[in-house]
Amino acid sequence: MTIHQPGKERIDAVRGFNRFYTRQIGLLDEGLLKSAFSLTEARVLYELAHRDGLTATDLVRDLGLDPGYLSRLLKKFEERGLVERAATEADARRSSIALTPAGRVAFAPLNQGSHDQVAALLDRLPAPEQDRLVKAMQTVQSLLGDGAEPKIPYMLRPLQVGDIGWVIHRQGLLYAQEYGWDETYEALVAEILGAFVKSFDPKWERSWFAEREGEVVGSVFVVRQSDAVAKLRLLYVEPSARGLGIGRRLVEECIVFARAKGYKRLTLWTNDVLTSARRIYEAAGFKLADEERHHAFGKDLVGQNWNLEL
Amino acid sequence: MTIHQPGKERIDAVRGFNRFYTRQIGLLDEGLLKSAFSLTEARVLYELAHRDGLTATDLVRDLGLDPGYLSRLLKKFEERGLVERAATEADARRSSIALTPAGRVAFAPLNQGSHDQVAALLDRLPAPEQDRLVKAMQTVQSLLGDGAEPKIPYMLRPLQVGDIGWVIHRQGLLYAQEYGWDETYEALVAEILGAFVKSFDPKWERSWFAEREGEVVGSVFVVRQSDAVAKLRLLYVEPSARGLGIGRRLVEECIVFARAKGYKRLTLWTNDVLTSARRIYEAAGFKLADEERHHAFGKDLVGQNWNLEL
DNA sequence: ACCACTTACTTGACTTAGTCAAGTATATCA
DNA sequence: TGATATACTTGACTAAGTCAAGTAAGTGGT
Repeated sequence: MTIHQPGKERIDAVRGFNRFYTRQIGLLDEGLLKSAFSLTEARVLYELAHRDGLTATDLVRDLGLDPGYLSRLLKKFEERGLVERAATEADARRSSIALTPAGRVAFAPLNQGSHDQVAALLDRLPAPEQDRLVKAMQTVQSLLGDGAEPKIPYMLRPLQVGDIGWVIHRQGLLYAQEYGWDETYEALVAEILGAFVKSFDPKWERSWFAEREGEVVGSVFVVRQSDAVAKLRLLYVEPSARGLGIGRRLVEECIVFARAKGYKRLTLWTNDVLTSARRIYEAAGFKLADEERHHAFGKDLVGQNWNLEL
Repeated sequence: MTIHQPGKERIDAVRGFNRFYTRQIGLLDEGLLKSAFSLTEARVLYELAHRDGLTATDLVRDLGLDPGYLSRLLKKFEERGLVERAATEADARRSSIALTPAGRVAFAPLNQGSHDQVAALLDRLPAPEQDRLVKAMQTVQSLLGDGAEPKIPYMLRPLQVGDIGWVIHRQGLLYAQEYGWDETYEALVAEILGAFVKSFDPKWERSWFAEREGEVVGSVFVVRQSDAVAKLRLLYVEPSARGLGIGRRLVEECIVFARAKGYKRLTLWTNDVLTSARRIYEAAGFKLADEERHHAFGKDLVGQNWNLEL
């Protein structure tokens, strides 16, 4: 009995999905039945066709096969002239396995069949649903895949259509969940961002969006308050993307931008409950100017103004 | 060669996921190796434990098994006293299969093992990621599952935190994709909705959100323009949820609400390119009052005012 | 009421796919 | 240099699944 038990509904949902996908894979594999290869053989051929310098051990590990079984399977392939084994220089026990031209020829229809089958599956769905499917699959894969960190942990990019709605949505939900704020906070964010875009002055203002694996995971805005003063607004980082330094990086960008534009001061307003944001501001050199109690978003809060002289 | 070819990247992504999940299921099944049952036996037991009045044919269909294989498998179970078969009254060829108490006892550790395994898998992820995983799996399942329509096609509910951001996000993206509108439309929606919530008067104003399988797929707002005139704003329905009558239903609710509150007229502003919305308004009895060319959202448009005398 | 056809299994005869244990050659580490 | 680990290989199995043919019971049309 662990202390932190994942909810039963979640477990049941995952088990249900496993049953469902077991069947799904079974259906797809029926297409292989007529071919000369078993599912496992096809998986091996696929790996060989797509990766170079594989050894038997690699295949055993990546496909979860029995070494003895694989050994025989490869021997059969070799006898049929589908694969070749070349001794590796470094280690005489291993040999690197590769498809021969004949092997590629044998694999081609298999590959095509699988491709067509999936194409037919997708074809039943309209394009936006296809995208949803692919996206959901990638989510599952990246969550269950053993933490293969993406090459680029995140990237910053300018505003695109859909971004501000997303930021409003996520901030609204997040602060409701974490601090119990009501929907008036979300409305405030909507007003601020609506006005930001409407009166946007690219010479004096800017926004940054942190994207990770195609999803927005953080953002920040700089707006002009006067000739001398710029205001940093709505810094936010997704809980799932915290710890990557995204928040600090976003604030950093704002400071660099404000300096470059010749502002004398960067100011911001926040609430004392947002402690992790506060730490970022302090680390960046902001000083607390003043604070005052106020009632907003359904809570009693302490609002704070922070300034950074540039 | 079909005319509508799903993109190659999508196909490859799905195939990649299939390979990934084949392995994933393989890993989970290793847990069964020590038990007295094979994967297929476990699947059969699971179905028997969770559904009543199953026949052999049901199992063959739902699990994709060979009838001969299943027949023998059930015979073995029966000999071991794990299942019982009862002749069905209607059809003497079939018999309905059920686990005996002994069968339940035999299934319990199997079930527990699978449960624990999944729990361990989930335990590695923080709770919000678990939710993302489950949600993504449900998306995959509902998209690939053969269109088992949800019991309730959709339901209407009032505004919740996160809704307005979501509507802004989706409308911004949608009209950008479909009509090429730029981000100023999204900003306009944000301003409208920010102001709506801020100055919300529950006595005179209301909003409705259509939810389908836990996702917002449509919305509409009624705001007070004067004592006598209410304005319908921002009607929208997700492309994936069109054809269910959600748009018509939302407009209907607005009309009923406006009448009940004693407004004399319901008015709305739209653009002529939004043809499906227009059809809904016409069907509901709205009359085109006037229209005028204007330039907005990066396009030349024809704005229209529609009225419904209540 | 009857015949052709379908459905719901069952049985027999197989193959294949996969497992397990033991063995050999090479590499690594102390 | 010897003990241990790794990268296969081989032998000996068995479980798992397939395919075809058969039987009994239902269905549909005339």
